[in-house]
Amino acid sequence: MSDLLERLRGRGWRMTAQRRVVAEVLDGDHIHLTADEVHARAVAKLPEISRATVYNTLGEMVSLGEVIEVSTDRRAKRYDPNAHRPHQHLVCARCGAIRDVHPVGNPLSDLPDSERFGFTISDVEVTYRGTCPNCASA
Amino acid sequence: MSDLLERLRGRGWRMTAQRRVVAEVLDGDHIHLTADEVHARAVAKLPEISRATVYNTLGEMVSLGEVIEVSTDRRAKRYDPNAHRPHQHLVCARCGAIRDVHPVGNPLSDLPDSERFGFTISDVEVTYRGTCPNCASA
DNA sequence: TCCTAGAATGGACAATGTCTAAGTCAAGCA
DNA sequence: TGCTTGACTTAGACATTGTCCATTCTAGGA
Repeated sequence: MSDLLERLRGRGWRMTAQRRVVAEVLDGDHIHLTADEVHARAVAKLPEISRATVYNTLGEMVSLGEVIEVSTDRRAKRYDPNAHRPHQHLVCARCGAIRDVHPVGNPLSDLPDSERFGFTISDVEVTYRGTCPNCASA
Repeated sequence: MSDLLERLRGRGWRMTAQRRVVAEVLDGDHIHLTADEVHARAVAKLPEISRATVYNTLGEMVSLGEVIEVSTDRRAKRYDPNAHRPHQHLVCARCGAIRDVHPVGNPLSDLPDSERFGFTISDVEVTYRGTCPNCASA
């Protein structure tokens, strides 16, 4: 059974066929689908699901903190169900492949007070870019 | 005289009124305009400049490495003329204000080999998010 | 079983960015 | 200085991604 689905159910989320399908599509590791990809896969399981519902559902899962929005490329947002282990992303500049990675240390400590301009910092996002082994050997 | 303009001229870039205006608009510190904002400001100086030209020109400046594309929010790309001093960005989650910041150390060294999945990493982008002093006191 | 608040639908709309065909011009050269 | 030419610019159509809204439907409780 889907972890994500379990977690959502546990929050008293009203369960519908559409929401179940979206949650199922998003479950797993190293999953980083765009809204459109989610929609395409959802349609395969439930042909009459609408685009608006997919957007709404993704938006709600993000609000609930069960899914993270990622913008690794400059096009569509991607949705990452791995919201409960802090991680960063490693992106292949050629093929767009994305991996979850776990850097050591706390990137926040690298920013001296003098460089904070009085901001209260709540979050740090790190994106590593490079070439994946596949593309490098091609 | 504009630094950016000087650098572009030095590369034998064919100079036109439109390109000059785009370069002028982009010059300065902590500048992070969207393509649309660049266009709006360019139109103020040269009313007949077209959107396509602004996009083309920005794209070329990015290719030449004289301007950096930044995606701090999930909407439009922003253009940062400060391409020659490595820096990261600090973004206010409420008002969207952006500051250039200079963390100490090299974020690359925080990613162990075991977390690199065979990638050759060429670049690291860090975005700090928080609340700016203005928004915090409001 | 019936009600009702909340969810889903689909289609219009908005924002951002890309492409193309035709016209225009900067810069080198005679 | 005045051609020539290839690069640049233009306007607008088009593409992609995302949002909104009025209507219809339905899950889950009474």
